[in-house]
Amino acid sequence: MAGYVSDAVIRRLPGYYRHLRELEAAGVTSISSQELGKRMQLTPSQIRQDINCFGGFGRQGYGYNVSELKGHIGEILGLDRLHRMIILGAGSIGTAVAHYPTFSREGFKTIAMFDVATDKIGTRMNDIPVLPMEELEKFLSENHVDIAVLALPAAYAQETMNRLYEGGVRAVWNFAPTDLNHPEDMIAVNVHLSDSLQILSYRIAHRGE
Amino acid sequence: MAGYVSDAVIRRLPGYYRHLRELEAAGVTSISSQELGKRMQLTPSQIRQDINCFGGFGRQGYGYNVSELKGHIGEILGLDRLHRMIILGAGSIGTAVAHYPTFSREGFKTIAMFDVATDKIGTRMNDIPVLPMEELEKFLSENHVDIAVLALPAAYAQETMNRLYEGGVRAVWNFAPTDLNHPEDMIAVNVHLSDSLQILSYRIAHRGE
DNA sequence: TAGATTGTTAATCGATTAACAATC
DNA sequence: TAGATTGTTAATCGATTAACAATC
Repeated sequence: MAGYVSDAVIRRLPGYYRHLRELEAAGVTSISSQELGKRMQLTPSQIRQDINCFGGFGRQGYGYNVSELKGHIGEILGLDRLHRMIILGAGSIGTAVAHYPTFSREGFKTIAMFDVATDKIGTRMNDIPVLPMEELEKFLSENHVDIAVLALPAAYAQETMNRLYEGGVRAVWNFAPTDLNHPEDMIAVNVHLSDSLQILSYRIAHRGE
Repeated sequence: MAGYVSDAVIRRLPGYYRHLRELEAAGVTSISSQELGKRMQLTPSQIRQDINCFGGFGRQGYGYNVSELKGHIGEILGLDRLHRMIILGAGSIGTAVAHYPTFSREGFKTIAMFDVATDKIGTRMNDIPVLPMEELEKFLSENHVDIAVLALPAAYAQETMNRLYEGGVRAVWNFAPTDLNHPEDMIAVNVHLSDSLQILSYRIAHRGE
């Protein structure tokens, strides 16, 4: 059904999912590309094109069933399966990820955190055990991990990524403010907070140009 | 010098800045679009096009002076000025932003946090005072604020954004997992953490397609 | 049935890449 | 000077928008 799907489309999928969830919660049962477009600031055309990358989920003359479309997009995003996560670094970013409320609802379960700070090791954060960083390899050999969250200083990020790869982890969510070099078969998605703030700064500096 | 600059270019600027900073720290003084392209996974052509949106910062036969180009891009991003920030919400996300190490280096200074939790009000986080949310209007009338960071539950985000707008704030960095409706002259940049994680999930689900 | 709205093809627009003269 | 590399114009590629027949 789905042939090549462009990056541009993939980046919009979570937005669709979010708006459909809000609509569902608001009791809306069906929506047209017209209405959804107004809500999401996209053209109706683009919405129909995007959705039809994955199949004809709509009905002529009616629009899209909100719950049904949300279900389809959730599956496309892989939210119907459980993702076992570990967090590398129990600093403020790692802690924020550990406490983030909606991840578990979407199938992301954090099973351990790792840190080098002796005062954190042995404690629990949001019921997640904090283990010593040196036990990473042992842990990976005994537990299947789908996603590793890199929440440590940039200086340690690359080295830790390498250890994760060696241990069999093939997906990384990176909060360290640096671009990682990774093998072809390792998936990495970056959250560069500084980049995002700098874009805001750019828009302030160039306001109304 | 700079006419219309596309969104695609703007989103790449922080990456240039980051790589140039790393190169500068590594003692590299000059770099060609060829080398920088290899490092950043962009074509040399694209790099030259991007940079020339803002002016001819290079020299034929030589390349670009690393420090000089970093300086130019820093100015373009508005990092040469001070941005006074406040953080709305002293939960784990707000705390992470308050502790983020590199913001101050880039001219972002958090002057206050706001929360409704009585056990947090009156304390300090990374030397930043936590004030009661109800004092927001008073604070805004007495202090100039360039950027407000929304780090509170989605349910309160829109209402708080409206209060900020009323108080004269014109730029918002939004961590709440919802899209805000904002007036034309309000700048909003979103950090949708769930969206980012869902994109990772998509790539895992569709690995090797 | 008539009206509404999709799915899909065609047209347009914009971003990326290629090419090359200018010049350090 | 010869070699390297930029700045910039032209060509290509891909994404968005428009249009409309199909159909609920």
